[in-house]
Amino acid sequence: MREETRRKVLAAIEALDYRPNHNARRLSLRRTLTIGVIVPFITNPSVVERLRGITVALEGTEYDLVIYNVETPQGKERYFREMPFSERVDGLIIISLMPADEDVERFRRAHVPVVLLDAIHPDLSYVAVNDVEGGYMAVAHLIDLGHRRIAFLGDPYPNPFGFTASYHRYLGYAQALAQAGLPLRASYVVTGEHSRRTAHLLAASLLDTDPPPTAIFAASDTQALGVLAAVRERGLRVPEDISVVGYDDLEIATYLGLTTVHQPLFESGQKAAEMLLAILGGERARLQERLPISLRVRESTAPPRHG
Amino acid sequence: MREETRRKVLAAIEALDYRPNHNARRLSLRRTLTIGVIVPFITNPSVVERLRGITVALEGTEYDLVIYNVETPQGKERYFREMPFSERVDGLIIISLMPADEDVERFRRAHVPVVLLDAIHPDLSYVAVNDVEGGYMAVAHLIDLGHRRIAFLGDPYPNPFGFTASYHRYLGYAQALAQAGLPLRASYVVTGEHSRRTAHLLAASLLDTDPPPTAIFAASDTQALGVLAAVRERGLRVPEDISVVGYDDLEIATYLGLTTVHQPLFESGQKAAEMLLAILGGERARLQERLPISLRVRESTAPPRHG
DNA sequence: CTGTTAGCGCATTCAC
DNA sequence: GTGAATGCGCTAACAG
Repeated sequence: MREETRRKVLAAIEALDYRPNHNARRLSLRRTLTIGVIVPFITNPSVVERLRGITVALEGTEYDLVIYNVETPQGKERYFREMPFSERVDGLIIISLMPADEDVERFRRAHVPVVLLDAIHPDLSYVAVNDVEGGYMAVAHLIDLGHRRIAFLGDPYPNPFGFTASYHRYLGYAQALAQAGLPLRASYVVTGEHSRRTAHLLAASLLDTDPPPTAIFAASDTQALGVLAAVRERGLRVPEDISVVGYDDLEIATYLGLTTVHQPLFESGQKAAEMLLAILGGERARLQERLPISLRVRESTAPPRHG
Repeated sequence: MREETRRKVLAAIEALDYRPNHNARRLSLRRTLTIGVIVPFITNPSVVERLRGITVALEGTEYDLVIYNVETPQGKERYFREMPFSERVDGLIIISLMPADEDVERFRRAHVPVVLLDAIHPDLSYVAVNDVEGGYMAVAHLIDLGHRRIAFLGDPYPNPFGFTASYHRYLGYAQALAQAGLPLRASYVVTGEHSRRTAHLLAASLLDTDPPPTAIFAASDTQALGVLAAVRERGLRVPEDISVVGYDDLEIATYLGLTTVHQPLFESGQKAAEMLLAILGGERARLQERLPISLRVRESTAPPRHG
């Protein structure tokens, strides 16, 4: 092309406000230039923080991010079944939901790269933390303070969504108790659907046990909020009457002075997106990464009243 | 096609696990089958609730939802400029961000239907509430309780994002004061970047004024949280020493017993998505709707001490 | 009603 | 190096 022609074309592009057609480009490239993210309960603050990490990592790339919000087990099933074959995404990030082996097999057959975020599967790439360790840290902290009657409040397991984090945190709880030679009492372990309201109810029942626990480890900050509400409702004080530990370190945890296990939510989203980009860029290996966690001691934990 | 042929084809579809290629379909249809949503600060809980409404309304339709997270004025500019012409979306939902007239003109030229959510422009379709009325309701409630020194805490206006809600709520505040014959004191009006932390600082400065306000109307629940923290920090009590009113009625507001102006966040998202679907389905009219708001009186407001 | 064909607008291959 | 032809896999218009 001559220089003059080139200039004319450029001028025409400008004049006609020409933009390449994305659809044609995608068809020709045999790619969708789109990444899908399957998100359970998008209103959950920890999930949103992860989502934000993903959007930031994808900014400036050629990929768009489409979200699939899951609020029922059926929704999860449907997306797990259809999405890989729908030719709608080049890759998939799945937050907190654990695919069954048959799902993993389906992903493989569909040749759609998948990165798990906040879940672990040996055959898939993932970004996660060690939740057993996190649970252990939280409870070891309480034991160090002198607590001996420590309760656990979390999600049911197994559950239809395949959430595993809460269960792993429970394992860490059990491990810490065992190591300290403390009994694992069934009455101190309560689970229910993940919400502040349910946690409130469950915490109330914990406070009714005899003897009541001197500390409660909630498997998430959201649930810890419910615990705090139940404690307040009884006219009890935190940490004087009872210590509370959460998990996630949401923004609200700082606000409330909640001792909690910090995990890098935003960074986890970023990392997962970067992984997927690497895979879409040709990376063949399974990428599996554990991000570090740490205990944030604030004002909701103290030694138990009677030693 | 003969019945037998039909059956064979169906069998082949099944056997080969055939799925229509989305990209080819889109190119042929000259549609992207995608709706874009421009979201400011996706971690903002009120925004997420709206987003959830959108995802629910889009579920079961042929449209995917792609999100563009905006966290800087430049990001907003870029999306406003590029998105309509990028041939990446069939329609656009814009949350809380106010487009300039030139942006509106560009949307028109690009023939990309736009629905504003939580913003109002005469030339565009929108779903919003009457924030002036909302601000008025909040402050009238305080005046009814006997308050005469009422402060306002909100976002700066104008601001580079084009957020208008806070300003409209301020207008309602001013209107309620005027109607009650109360003075509008400049020292009782403070604004700053929308965050709990900043609101905390601003509230502290309000508490330092002489005489201090007996009530604070925060333009959002997020900011009200900052106010509550500042009050608590001073060793003051809500509502005995000072009343606090928020806006949005986030889930946390119930938890904290915060009196606030309820607006239907989830429904607004649903409605906006339905509007856009209607427009994409051929609706020619500009769709403009105001959703109802209401005051939720809880425990953070009471008559002033010396009132 | 059934079966065939052109065309969507790019990227890529191929001849030049 | 430049420029024309082919194909991506559908939909819709068309002819039979």
